[in-house]
Amino acid sequence: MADDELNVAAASPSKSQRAYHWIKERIAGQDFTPGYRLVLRTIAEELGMSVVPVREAIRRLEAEGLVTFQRNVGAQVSMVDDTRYRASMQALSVLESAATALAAGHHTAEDLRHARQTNERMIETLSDFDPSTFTRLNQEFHAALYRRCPNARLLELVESEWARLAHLRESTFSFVPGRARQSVREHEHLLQLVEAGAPPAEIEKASRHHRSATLDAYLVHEHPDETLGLTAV
Amino acid sequence: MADDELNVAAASPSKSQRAYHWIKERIAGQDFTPGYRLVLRTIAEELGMSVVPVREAIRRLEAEGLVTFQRNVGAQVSMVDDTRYRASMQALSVLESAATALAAGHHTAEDLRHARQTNERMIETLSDFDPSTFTRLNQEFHAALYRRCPNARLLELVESEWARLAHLRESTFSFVPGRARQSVREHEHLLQLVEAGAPPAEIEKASRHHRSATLDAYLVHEHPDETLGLTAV
DNA sequence: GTATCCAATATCGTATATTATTGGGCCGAC
DNA sequence: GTCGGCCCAATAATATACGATATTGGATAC
Repeated sequence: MADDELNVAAASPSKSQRAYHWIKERIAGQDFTPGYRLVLRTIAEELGMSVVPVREAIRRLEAEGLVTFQRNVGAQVSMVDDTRYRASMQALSVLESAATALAAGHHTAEDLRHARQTNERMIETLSDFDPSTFTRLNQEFHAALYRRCPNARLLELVESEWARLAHLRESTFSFVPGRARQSVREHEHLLQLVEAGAPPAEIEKASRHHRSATLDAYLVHEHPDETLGLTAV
Repeated sequence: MADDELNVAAASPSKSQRAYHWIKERIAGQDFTPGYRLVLRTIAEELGMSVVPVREAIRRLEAEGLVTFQRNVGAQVSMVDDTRYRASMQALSVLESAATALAAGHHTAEDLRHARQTNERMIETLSDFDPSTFTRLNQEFHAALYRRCPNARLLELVESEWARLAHLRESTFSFVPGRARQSVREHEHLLQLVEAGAPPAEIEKASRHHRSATLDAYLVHEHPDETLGLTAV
């Protein structure tokens, strides 16, 4: 996504790209929920283009895992069962924790201020229970911490994994109201580590622990060795 | 890749998929080196199909990062500068180390035997200096250790990252002959940890250390905090 | 000799048309 | 009444065609 903007600047994005972003938005915005069938001609007509660019867009989304293709049948928004969801969360944990650890030392004062402010807004949101806003702020908080990671590839992977989980966002926190309160406390801890200039290893450990706790909060792990923690217990 | 086979069984893969695999093979096999320009019509003619399926294949490869598209100009095999190479290696380190750690306890005796045998064949190869074979065996050794990772998503990401680095394989070890000898020693150590049923955290640490040492061997790091090690120093 | 502009060409981007495949409904046989 | 095969509608997969855009090489002016 960042690529596109860099490559072609503002020079009229191709139809294929417009279709890509349009569909992606729709998936992220829960208009197209998992299992929704993406009919090429329908989408093409809606966007006022032919099916070819739409096919390309869907192919790209397929490669990113948001869409599943079935030969001669069509495309649909990827179904996500419990196993896949956990797998993606674990992958995100591994990737984002590493990115956050590597970002340490590259943050500006503004970054940290923004992170803190975001977390404080999350605390405010706790009373009027609004999962949607809370989730958005949560994503923003995490992004503030990993964004300065100097490894561009890791950043790409983290963003991609977030997108993969995007169409499940709503459900992430709505199940466990009590968990939200603990989550912001963990954010506070993580933020303090970063501010204090803690060693990357420690930051990574804390980040993984946070993710692990989040997932554990509403999923029973039948295989304890598959825990998100890895190095973090 | 594994998906395809599962989905459509042996039912005549689509032209688009044939093109995808064909191009990917060519890139992995160094027929198409970084910077090589992929002309749609040329490839289409060579494969006896029209340009549309080829476009789709290239789009998919673009999403995977093997190919770079430039609007109204065309596609070329991705150029990889030093920064990107290091970034990918670091991402691979993070992903594969996690996968390997999670695979612990899921290995069969056969898996470990195969890994050991592969490493022994690497030792034999040390005398007759053959980077190509050595690299292939190296990849096989690592695959044997992470393959049983129960997290399918992590596996996908690891494989994808390997593919991304595939067209640079030859260069990976050819620069530092002396490094190869140390590499097999580290393999031995890693293998012993796995066999002894060491805790995942320890395996992950060792795996990262191995990657870190490999990269350090021939790259000068201007930013020490970007080291591959993270938790492993 | 070098820089700039323009035209020719190669190649892409998209639309339209054609073919192939699938899935469901209908009908007949048992 | 149910099972199995056949036919048709919907849709994807591919081919072809045309318009749009960037790159090039050469000619001209300085």
